[in-house]
Amino acid sequence: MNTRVHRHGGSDADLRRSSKAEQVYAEVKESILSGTLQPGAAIDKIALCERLGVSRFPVSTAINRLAFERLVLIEPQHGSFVAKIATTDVREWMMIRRALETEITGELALNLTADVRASLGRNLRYQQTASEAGDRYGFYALDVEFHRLIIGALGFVQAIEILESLRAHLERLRRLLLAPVGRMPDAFAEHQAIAAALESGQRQSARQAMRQHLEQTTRLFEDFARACPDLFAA
Amino acid sequence: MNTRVHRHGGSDADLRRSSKAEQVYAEVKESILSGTLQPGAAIDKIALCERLGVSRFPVSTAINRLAFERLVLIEPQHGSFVAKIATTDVREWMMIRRALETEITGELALNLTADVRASLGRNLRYQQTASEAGDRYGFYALDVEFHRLIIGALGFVQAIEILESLRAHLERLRRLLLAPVGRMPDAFAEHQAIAAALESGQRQSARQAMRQHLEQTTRLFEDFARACPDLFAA
DNA sequence: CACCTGCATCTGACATGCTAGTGAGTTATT
DNA sequence: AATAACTCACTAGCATGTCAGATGCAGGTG
Repeated sequence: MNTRVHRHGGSDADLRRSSKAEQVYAEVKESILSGTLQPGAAIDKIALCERLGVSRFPVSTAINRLAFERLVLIEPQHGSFVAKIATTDVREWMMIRRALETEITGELALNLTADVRASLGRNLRYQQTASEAGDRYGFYALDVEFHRLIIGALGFVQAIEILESLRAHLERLRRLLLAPVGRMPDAFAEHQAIAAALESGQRQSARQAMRQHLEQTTRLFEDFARACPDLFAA
Repeated sequence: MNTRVHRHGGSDADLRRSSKAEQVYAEVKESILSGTLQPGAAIDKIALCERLGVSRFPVSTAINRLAFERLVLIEPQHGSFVAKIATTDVREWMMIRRALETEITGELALNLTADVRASLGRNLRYQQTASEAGDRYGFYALDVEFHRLIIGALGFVQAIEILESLRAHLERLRRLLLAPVGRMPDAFAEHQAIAAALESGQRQSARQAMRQHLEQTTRLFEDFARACPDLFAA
């Protein structure tokens, strides 16, 4: 079931267009990501049915989909549970992200359009403002957008999907643990380096710039993971 | 829903363990991959139900899962169709594969165990035999195993899943178009170079070796795609 | 003659009752 | 008292019935 993307915001019409299964999916996913449903918690399908006013069918469909994304674990004939996070998972998520974003950045260096260039420039200016103002949340949003601009520039739909799925996992981790630490100046500098490498049109240096940035981020997340071992599986 | 892997072959017990939805999933997937169900073909769910002796529920579940993997396209209230292949998809599949396998190979160069080393060596010896004997299918199987050995060595479960999903798509393409061309000697040489780079323990050269190999393969697949444009979507 | 509308008939989405397997609490036995 | 077997409540999987939306064709209209 492909997500029907409606770019014109979430009106009532959208809600009616999107299937109930998708609404349940979005609802539960948000609960997991926000930490309302903690890792390991059992998911009471029947309660969900009543709360959302739907039957078990769309709920099952949604839970299946979340299981596919590894956000929930289904134990047949026993129950469905919010997936625990394994410390090794964090390493793997960042490895995959590093691999894909590095490769895409390299490709983009060879195919940089004026549009993308302008968007990146604008985004970086805002980043500078946010960084100087100490606006963590604003900067975080811009950070996410910066990466999205790069990975979306070449229209790689499946890669985007994979990366968004990874971002969901990492987002959950981030929200579970703590607000982002003040790495803004460093992150900003690294983003600038990436943009500069992209402008240079050199594949290799673009890859390297993205790689270095993501290796820093990897360390950050691994520190996160070490900071709060309760939530993790063996 | 995670695939329950039973390594001890497909006995009756396995069939009973695996859900009906999974059986349908496997059946339909094989039909798509083998080309029995051509790209764009409509999937008659009811006929499937009758042929496999199950109700519509497991069929829907299975089709949903295949839609998630982009092997089928569900048009709500209209029908389910075998996904067509877009020429841009091929580029993207290989881009993702290149990204992941390159990164993993680099990591593996830093953590090569004696076990993996031995397996790779054994596999390469068989490759030589197959290559010299001109055994295309044997060589192809060894080729697949060679890559699986590398990507499986570090236990990155999600990366494996992504790559296996990609391999399914590429496999479909390969089977739809033609038997593998005789690139065996070249492929064998490239495989040897990868193994040698892994032995050297140098991340950078391991990455480079895998990258060069996959860039060759990319060209091969793109030639495939050009060879038979009928099956492709706009 | 082109176009628009209404109907027949597909299809997927959804609701609901039923089946079977699991695990935990309880009881019986040693 | 400790352990083993048993019962029961609960869950996911499955079957079947129902509903609404989409398509295609026929016939009517401008």
